Amino acid sequence: MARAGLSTEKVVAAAADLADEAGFDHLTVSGLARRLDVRDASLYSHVRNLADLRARVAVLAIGEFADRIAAAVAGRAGKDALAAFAAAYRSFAVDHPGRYAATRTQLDPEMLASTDAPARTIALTRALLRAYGLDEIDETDAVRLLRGFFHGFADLEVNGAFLHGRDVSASWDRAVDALHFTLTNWHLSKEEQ
Amino acid sequence: MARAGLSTEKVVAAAADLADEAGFDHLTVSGLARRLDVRDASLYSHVRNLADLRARVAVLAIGEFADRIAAAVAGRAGKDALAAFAAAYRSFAVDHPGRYAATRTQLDPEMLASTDAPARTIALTRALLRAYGLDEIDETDAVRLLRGFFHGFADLEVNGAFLHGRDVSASWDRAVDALHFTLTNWHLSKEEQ
DNA sequence: GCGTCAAACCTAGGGGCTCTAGGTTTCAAC
DNA sequence: GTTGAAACCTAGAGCCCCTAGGTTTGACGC
Repeated sequence: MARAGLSTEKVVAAAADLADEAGFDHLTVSGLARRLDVRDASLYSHVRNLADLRARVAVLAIGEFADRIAAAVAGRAGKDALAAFAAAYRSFAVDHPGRYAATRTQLDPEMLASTDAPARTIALTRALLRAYGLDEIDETDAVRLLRGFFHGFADLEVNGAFLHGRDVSASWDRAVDALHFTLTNWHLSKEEQ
Repeated sequence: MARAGLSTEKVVAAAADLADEAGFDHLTVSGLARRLDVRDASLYSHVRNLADLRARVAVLAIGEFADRIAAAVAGRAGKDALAAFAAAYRSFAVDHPGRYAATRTQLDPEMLASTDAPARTIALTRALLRAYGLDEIDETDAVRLLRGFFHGFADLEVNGAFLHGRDVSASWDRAVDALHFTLTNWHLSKEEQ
């Protein structure tokens, strides 16, 4: 019989594609085995178990995500960079919903140590914000504002939560404008109580 | 043998509590049966199947969510209302992660028809924004900005994605200030290209 | 060409989950 | 007390995860 010639990388790559099609939480060992035309048990020589498979998909996805963001912001600054970052973020989530969902899983320390992508993503985000001249605490708050909006909007969009007729891309662009405005005038919005 | 005296409502309520403890996607019929000290099969006289159980939990959760928001904004206006809305949103997600996850499922039309909570939530959000004097399109964009941020931040917080030492509540408050500022100056952030 | 050995793949089977079919028990109302 | 519906049960099929242990393939050295 012809064998598939699998390796851990090929299995994980196929799993990522399957996750994009079926959803990350519908990623199953048996479904993946079917797609690779192999018995379930065969996959366990490439991957420890389902949790391991999911974690590996997450590492792959986080790396691809960081690469996309890095490519998008390269050579840009200020609002240009913010818009490029935002567009790359959203398109990754929309084009690769399974991988995007995978990026949100909490990795165990062992897996986390195998990649620098999370740190790279954070560094890219902070680099983006440097143009707005915030101190460390304000910058952290701003990072959380951006991450919150980007993630929330993308997640809602992917899950079909926007029902109003208004063009979703237009709302996204408008929000990015609003966020740029907020960042530019960050100190003006501060409220003492 | 003593019987549990279950009904669909009791089953669904127990399922919601279980979801809050174990996570909405770890909600299982057999786990729920264990908790209710009943055989799996017994639950199928109260609920059609797992998908039906999940949908009913979603309807319950969306209703409770809308009630919380409504109670929070009652009698408030302007920034006060925004802050109350935001606090109610976040605390619901943090206190009831399983129910909150349930609110994000897409209901089939039949289930959707059994509740007015989604419409109520949208109405509350739009009422909140009325203070900022936006037209329909701008208001829709603003709703999406708010929903995106609220959902994304809460989701990231619940899933432990904020690792920086900065107090999470402080970041939330700061972001709410920033959003209020953005809404107040909505037209100023508009960029023509 | 032939043995060797690791990697790739397999069958068999246990345990958990969902769900159906069909039977039994409880309880309230007559 | 009988009756009928609601609540609950056992039994079992099908799918999924995973392990144990065995077989096949293919590259490499002799």
